[in-house]
Amino acid sequence: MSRHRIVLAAIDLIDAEGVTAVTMRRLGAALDVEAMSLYRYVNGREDLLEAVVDALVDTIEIPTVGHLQPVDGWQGFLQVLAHDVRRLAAEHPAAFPLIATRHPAAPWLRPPLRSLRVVEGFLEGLMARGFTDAQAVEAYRAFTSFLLGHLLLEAAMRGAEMSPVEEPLDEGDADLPNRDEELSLRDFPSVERLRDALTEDHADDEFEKALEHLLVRLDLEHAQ
Amino acid sequence: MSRHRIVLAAIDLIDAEGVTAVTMRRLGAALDVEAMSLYRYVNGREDLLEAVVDALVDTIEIPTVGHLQPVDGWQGFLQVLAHDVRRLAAEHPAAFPLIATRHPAAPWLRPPLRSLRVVEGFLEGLMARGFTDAQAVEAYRAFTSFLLGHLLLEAAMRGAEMSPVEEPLDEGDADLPNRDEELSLRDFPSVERLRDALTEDHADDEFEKALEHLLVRLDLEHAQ
DNA sequence: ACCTGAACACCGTTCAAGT
DNA sequence: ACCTGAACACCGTTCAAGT
Repeated sequence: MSRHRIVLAAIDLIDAEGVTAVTMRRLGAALDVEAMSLYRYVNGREDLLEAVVDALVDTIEIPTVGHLQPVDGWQGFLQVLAHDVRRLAAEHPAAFPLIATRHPAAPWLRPPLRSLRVVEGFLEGLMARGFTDAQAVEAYRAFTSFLLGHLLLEAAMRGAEMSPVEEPLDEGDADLPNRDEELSLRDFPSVERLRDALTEDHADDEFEKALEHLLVRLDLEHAQ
Repeated sequence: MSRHRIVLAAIDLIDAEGVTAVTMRRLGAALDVEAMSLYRYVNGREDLLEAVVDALVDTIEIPTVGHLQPVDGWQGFLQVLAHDVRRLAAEHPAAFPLIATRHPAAPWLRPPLRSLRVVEGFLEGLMARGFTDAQAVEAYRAFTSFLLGHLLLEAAMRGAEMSPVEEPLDEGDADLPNRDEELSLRDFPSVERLRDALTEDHADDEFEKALEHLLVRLDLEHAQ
């Protein structure tokens, strides 16, 4: 038994059944131990969830010269990093709200880049590629907001909550409106007319396009 | 007693002590009633939280000609709407994570604009100001991602969780690093050097700048 | 050193019973 | 029609006791 094993089991439980399934008792059972044993390694449930967030954020890799062409510059650096954070969100959609909403340990850590290692790598990566201090800090702010908005929305749409795993699936496809929803839709003609367009999943395009645009925006401030 | 009264009391409780303080028993006590009485008006705790989210989103006002100069156009429409959603986040920082992370009832509702009324108003507002169907839908996607990223980050930084209201405030200012944090900061020289810049609160500027830039981006797609 | 049984306070929820 | 007492299953957490 170890703190690390407990955290890994908690992540598995979150991935499989959502955050609400992580109780000390169920987690103990998953590790073939009583709930009280966990308190040797973890300062209660809140501390455990904090450790889960830290472990997940620790899987973010800061792009190195190995991942990049020299010609890519800071744009390539941010592109690769953005996609790695998106990978994290895609691998753990049910855990991402935790990463997004637990309030950071220090005011200079902004979700989802909420570890000193990652922030340090971010700032150094940009400054090594020509950013001033102020530009790097501004880029950090803009980059975290961008990631949070897009990735949390993707996770939420994916039904990340997953709390009611045992939702009593009534007849019919859940994405098809039942009679009640159809009735209310009728009062909102634009939504009704654009329903299909609104329902289409453009997560990939959206992410790429918004990232592209963020880079343009940062370039304007970088050049001046 | 009424469903509405219960929802209002729940919002007060969230604002004062965070979402975790909203238990059926405590909410009942706040209304001078036993917890079981609430089940007459609410289908359990999850349904209650859903109603809280709906009530808060319902306070979003779709800008009308009364709020706007005719010269403002769609940019003014989105500016006013963005600030009204930001007002909501500022008034209920502890509730905003709920708005942000609870998964929407329909796939065409994206947080934080997660009501048919608001989406209808959004789409009609843009189309009345010259957007095509496709442009309005794309704007909806980009606008919601923008709002979510910026407002959730603001709420999180404000210590929105607030779960441990009874945190055992040890000596010293919580924003000043204690000895442990100082020690670990030493291993991250760029963060240490830029600590003050990273800690500064630029939420207003950030929001305005990112909004401005979003409008520029939408203008490019609108014009073409 | 590590795990557990028993206990406590609190929780969501149901339902028969009160008024 | 509306509220409640009692009950059940489950929860986080503590601590003395086991091995």
